[in-house]
Amino acid sequence: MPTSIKENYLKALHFLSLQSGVVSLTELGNAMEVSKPTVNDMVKKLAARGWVKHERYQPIQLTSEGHKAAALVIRKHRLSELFLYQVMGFGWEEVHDIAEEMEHIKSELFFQRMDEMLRFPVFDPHGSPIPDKAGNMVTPTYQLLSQISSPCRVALKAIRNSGTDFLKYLNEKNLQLGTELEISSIESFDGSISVSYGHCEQLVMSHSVSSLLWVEVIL
Amino acid sequence: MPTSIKENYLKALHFLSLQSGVVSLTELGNAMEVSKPTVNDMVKKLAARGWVKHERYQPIQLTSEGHKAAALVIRKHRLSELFLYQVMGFGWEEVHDIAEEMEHIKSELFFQRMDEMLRFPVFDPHGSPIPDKAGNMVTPTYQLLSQISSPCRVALKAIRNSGTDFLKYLNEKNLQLGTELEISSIESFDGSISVSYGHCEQLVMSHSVSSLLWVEVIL
DNA sequence: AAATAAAGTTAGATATGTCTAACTTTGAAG
DNA sequence: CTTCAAAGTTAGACATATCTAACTTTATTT
Ligand SMILES: [Mn+2]
Ligand SMILES: [Mn+2]
Ligand SMILES: [Mn+2]
Ligand SMILES: [Mn+2]
Repeated sequence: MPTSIKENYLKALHFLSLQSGVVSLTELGNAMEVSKPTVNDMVKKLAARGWVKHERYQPIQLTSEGHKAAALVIRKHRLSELFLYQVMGFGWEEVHDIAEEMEHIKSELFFQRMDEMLRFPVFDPHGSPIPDKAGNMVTPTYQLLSQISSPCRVALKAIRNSGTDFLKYLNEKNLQLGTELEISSIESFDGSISVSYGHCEQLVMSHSVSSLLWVEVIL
Repeated sequence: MPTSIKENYLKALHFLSLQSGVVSLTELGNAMEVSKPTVNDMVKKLAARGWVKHERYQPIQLTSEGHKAAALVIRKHRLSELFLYQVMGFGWEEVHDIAEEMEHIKSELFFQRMDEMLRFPVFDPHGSPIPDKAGNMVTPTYQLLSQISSPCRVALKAIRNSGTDFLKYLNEKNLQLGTELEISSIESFDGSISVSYGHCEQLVMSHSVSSLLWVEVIL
């Protein structure tokens, strides 16, 4: 039985693993906002439960069991987000914080029923994939808007950061999942991008914004 | 900030207070299934936070702050039960255990929205009153079926025990809130009661069943 | 290769929630 | 009014999750 704190460590490990597959104690400590001894202790406990592999002074790695355990927590989180959005009528900018609590509910029945009501959904309100009951999730091959190098047409597919402030900014700008953007120019100096879409003639996005948007190029 | 364990102590104190207004350490320990030193320690902490009044060797009493705090947890529990029942389609026998987890979610927004969706309900699926945001709840004047002394007609208004097994028993017998029962005879020897209702010609209820059913006499 | 910074570990402490064993107070019976 | 069981308390322990300060190992830089 993962306690909710351990579940949070597992989630952090999952996301930090996405780059290189391994995670340093320091990285994990920063992500969890705890000291190095704390994370060191916790890693020993996670290793004892078979969720991570760890040899002294070496970087940490999630085991396949650990990956599955993490995916099942992420599943609960994202199902909750979609439920809050679709069934309860919350805005996409409100759901993350509530889901952060709901994801620790143990009742399998609860999430089972949510899954049914939502017709076994595959994406959450921010466009992130929802793992299935086995912990498997699709891995869409989107590009970051900031990585597009020449003018073209793209569709907004997912948001990398589901913090309230950023999503409120997108609301103001009328940017939603599915919105099609015409990229008119890319400023190589600071990486800012000029786009037009819907009723918006021109919006200049800084690199820090465009690097949080996953898009798909439209042929 | 009550931790979820303290919230459970508050709830237990609330229910144990209903009889005499005061609670012994031993009673509270039995209800929470913890040892006397554990409950003794906890009571000191609850007293330090102003939720209970306690002098050495004396029985415990919830303060008005404690009563309110308890009522707000009960509010979350009962709102959750009704939400699970009404919106998510769970049976009344399934909702208690899930609500036991949901009641500890901190997000006010979540329960706010639930309250709105349910149109500010006053009773949960077991007929228990839902406290309002101030912690006030109606106190219906029902009688226990076991307290009825002579044959008459009553309506089932609330269930005293929301455990799965008892509610499944009621499901089997087709007994629901609102069901009208004709009491045909009362056996003074063992307190068993003969009732008829709907398509059921005769059901003999033991005292242990009839003492879990709140009813209202129909003129 | 030596010096040094970064990363990781150990030691010792604190807070919360729990336990058992032993002791004290209270109150009910005799 | 003594006796004694029940109720309550204290002492000392353990598990979990956290901290700071100090130490060790690894890796990078000169
Ligand atoms: Mn989220
Ligand atoms: Mn999301
Ligand atoms: Mn309940
Ligand atoms: Mn109920």
